[in-house]
Amino acid sequence: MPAQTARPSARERLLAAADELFYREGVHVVGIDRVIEHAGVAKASLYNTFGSKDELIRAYLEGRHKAIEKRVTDGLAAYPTPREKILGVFDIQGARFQSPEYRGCPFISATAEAEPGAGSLAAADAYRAWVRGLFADLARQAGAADPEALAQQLQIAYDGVAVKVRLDRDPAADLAAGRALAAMLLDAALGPA
Amino acid sequence: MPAQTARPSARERLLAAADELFYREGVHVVGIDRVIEHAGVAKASLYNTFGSKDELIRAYLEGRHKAIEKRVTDGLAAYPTPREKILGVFDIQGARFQSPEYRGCPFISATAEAEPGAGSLAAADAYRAWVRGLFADLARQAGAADPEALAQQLQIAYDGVAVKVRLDRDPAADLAAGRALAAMLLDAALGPA
DNA sequence: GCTCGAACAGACAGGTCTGTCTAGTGTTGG
DNA sequence: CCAACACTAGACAGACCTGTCTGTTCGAGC
Repeated sequence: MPAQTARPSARERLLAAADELFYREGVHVVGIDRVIEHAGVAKASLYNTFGSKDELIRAYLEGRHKAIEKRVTDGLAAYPTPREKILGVFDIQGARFQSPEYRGCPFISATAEAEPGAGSLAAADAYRAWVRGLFADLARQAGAADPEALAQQLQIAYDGVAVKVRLDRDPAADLAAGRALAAMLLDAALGPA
Repeated sequence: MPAQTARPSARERLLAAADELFYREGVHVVGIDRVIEHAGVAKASLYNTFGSKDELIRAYLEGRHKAIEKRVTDGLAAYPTPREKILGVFDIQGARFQSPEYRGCPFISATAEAEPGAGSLAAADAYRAWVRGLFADLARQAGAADPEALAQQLQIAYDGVAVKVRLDRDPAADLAAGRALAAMLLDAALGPA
C-alpha cells in the first residue's frame, strides 16, 4: 500500500503553527486566534489539547529543546575528540544563526517578560540544564580540571553569541568571535591544542 | 531661600514610573494605564509629552543607557590601567547584577519581541555601539593587536553574563565565571598580566 | 446502520490594550 | 485682569486578548 499521507493531528498542526509564529514574532505578540487560524484548527481543540496558552508556549519551547538536542547530538558524532565536540556545538548551532530567519535564542526571547510561574521559565530551566550538562560532560572527558566551571563559561559564550547575532546582525563576524572565544577558553583550561 | 522641592514635571514622573514598571515587569506586559496611574499623571499628558508608547519605551531605554554610561564612566576612574578598566566594567556592572531587583539587561529584554521598526531597537543599537566602543577604546589603549575583535568577544561575555544571571539565578557564581572569562580573554590577547 | 468521539465553525463574555477627545482646573507672566 | 499654558479626570472608540460554550460534521469501530 502507498505511504499514508494522513493529515497531521490537531496537536501536531497546532505545535507547527505555534513554532513558526511564536518564534518569528514572539509569544506575547502572537495571539491564540492567529495560531489556530494558521494551524487550521478550532479554538476548542486547542483548549482541549493544551488547556491554556501558557501550556502551548511550554510545549512549543519543549519542541525547540528536543529539536536542538537532536541536531546537536547527531552533529557531534562527526567530531572525534571531546575538545572538538565542544567547538562543534558552536559550529552546529552557528550554522543556524546564519539563517536570515534566525531571531535569537527562543528561550531567551520567550522568557524575557515572563511572569514568575510561567511555563516558559520551566522550559528554559530544562533547556539550560541540558546545555550546561553537555558542556560539563565534554569538559570532563577532555580532562578539564574544573569541568563545571568551564561549562559555566562556555554557556556564557553560547548565550552571548545568540544575543549578539540577534541584535547586531553580523552573523559571520559574531560567530567567528564566539568560536574564537570558546577556543581560547579551551586553550586556557586544557592547554593549547 | 530654601531649596525648591517642587513636584517633578509630568515628564519626569512618567519616566520614573516607566523605568520602574517597564524594567520590573516588561514593556509588553505593562500597559499605559498602569504607567500613568503609578506616575499620577493624566493620559493626555503622556500623549502630549511622548506621542506614543513606543516613544516612551525608547525614552525609558535612553535613560537606562545614560545611567549605565554614567555609572560605568564614573566607576572606571578608580581603575589605573586600561586592562584593569576592562575588568572594571564587569565588576561595576556585576555589582548591579547581584541585586535581587536585577531582571537582566533591559535592552535584551525590551527588544526580545520587538517588531522591526520599534524604538527599542534603535535604543538598543545606540547602547550596544557605546559598549562596543568603550571596550574597543580600552583594548586599543591596552595595546591589543586587534582591538575591534577583542571588543566583540568582550561584548559576548558581557551579554552572556547578563543572560545567565537572569535565567540561572546564581549571581555570585555567574559573575565569577564572567570575570574569569574576561580575564582569560585579556591574557590571551595581551599576554598574562 | 449506528453510535460515539474528535474535530469543526463561530458566537460570546469579560477584560485589556492604545490612542483620542472633551471639559475643567490651576498657575504664571504680561 | 486675563490670556496662555500645562495639567487633570475620565469617557470613549475600536481593536484585540484569553477562555468558554453551543451546535455541527465526519469517520471509524461495532
